Amino acid sequence: MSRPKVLMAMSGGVDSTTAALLLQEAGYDVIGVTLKMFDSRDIGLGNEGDSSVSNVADAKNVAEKLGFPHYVFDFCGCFREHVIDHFIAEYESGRTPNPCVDCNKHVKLGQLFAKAEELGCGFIATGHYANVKHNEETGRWLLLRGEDRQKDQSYMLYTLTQKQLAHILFPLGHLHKAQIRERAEAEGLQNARKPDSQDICFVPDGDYARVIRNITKRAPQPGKFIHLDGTLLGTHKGQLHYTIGQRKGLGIAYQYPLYVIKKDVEKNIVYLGPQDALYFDTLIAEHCNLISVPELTGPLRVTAKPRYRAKDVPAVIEPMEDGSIKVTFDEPQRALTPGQAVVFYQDDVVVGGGTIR
RNA sequence: UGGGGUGUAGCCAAGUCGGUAAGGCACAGGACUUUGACUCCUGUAUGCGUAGGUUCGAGCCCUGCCACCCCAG
Repeated sequence: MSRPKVLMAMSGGVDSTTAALLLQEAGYDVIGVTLKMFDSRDIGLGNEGDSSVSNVADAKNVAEKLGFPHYVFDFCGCFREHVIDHFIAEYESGRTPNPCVDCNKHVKLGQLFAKAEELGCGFIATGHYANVKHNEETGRWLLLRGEDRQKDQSYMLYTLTQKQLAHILFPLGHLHKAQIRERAEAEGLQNARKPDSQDICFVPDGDYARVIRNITKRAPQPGKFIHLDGTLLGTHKGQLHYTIGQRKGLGIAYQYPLYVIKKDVEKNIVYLGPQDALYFDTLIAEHCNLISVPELTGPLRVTAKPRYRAKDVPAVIEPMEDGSIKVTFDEPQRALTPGQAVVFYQDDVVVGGGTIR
């Protein structure tokens, strides 16, 4: 009987590298693949922040050392369309996108599954901290939180479908970050101490507004900062520079800290106010995907996570006529932001999720 | 040129019976982080409108001047 073939997404980082090692130990026939998402020059960054070359080299070296094939797939077109262009459109319409969710859905997972099929691989695998389980009773595949709660990335994966879950592996799901580094170290992997990735991959210095400007060639239009009480406070640099709940970088000195409460894109006004004004107890989630249940037929008690790095909190979700989901939190939540993902859980199981309207 | 008031870091603002410059905002750096944010830590006035005086010692007391605000004209 031949060993199962798996297409392992390798970023060149310590996580995916170690994951590949673990798969091989578990008896899989591993094919490593590094995805090329963008070319720095195409998004106006010149050569700065272009770490893709060294990342590919790192991945290739590991593959060679462990003795399995490694390929590079060019997904630039797909990434540009589904991640970067969407990212820009969202910001320009006053929302705050989460590009990592989109990337996972359309590129890392979507495109990779297609490639796996072409190459005759029964599975794909990634270095995400999450787990997959099959529920024999309901017959449904479940997505669960990663064992390492500090690194759990199930939030980023709520778009996974039943079909995809049946064919995806997360070798790191039951491990902790520290164990992975130890293992990589013991194995003599060259990237054992490579720092964790952070920030948006195509925005190396965190200045996303600059990247948007470079790509669109459009200069942000300054507008007014207005206090909720109507007071004119100053001038902003363009609404896309701000997100709901933001405090830093406003440049306005006031008696107390000011936060971005809401934005009016039409009038190009950014409204500021006190922290208290940021709390609301309901939201509407659109473009939803359900995982643990086939559909939502009535109110369901869950815990909901309205933001990455936020703790999921008690809430009730219920279906709306247009297919979206209404989320009502037991306690008001801070800065519920349109464009961000909200993910529902029951214990460690991901019920589903959507985008905050 | 009558009366009253104010003048402390970029902004707001504490400074008691004189004893050796709180705090908040903003900003900078760092931590955290596969999104944007939030949060946390650290830093930022040899000087208190200005010139003198009294004191061992003055932002706080005294005098002159300057600036701004209000009321009355």
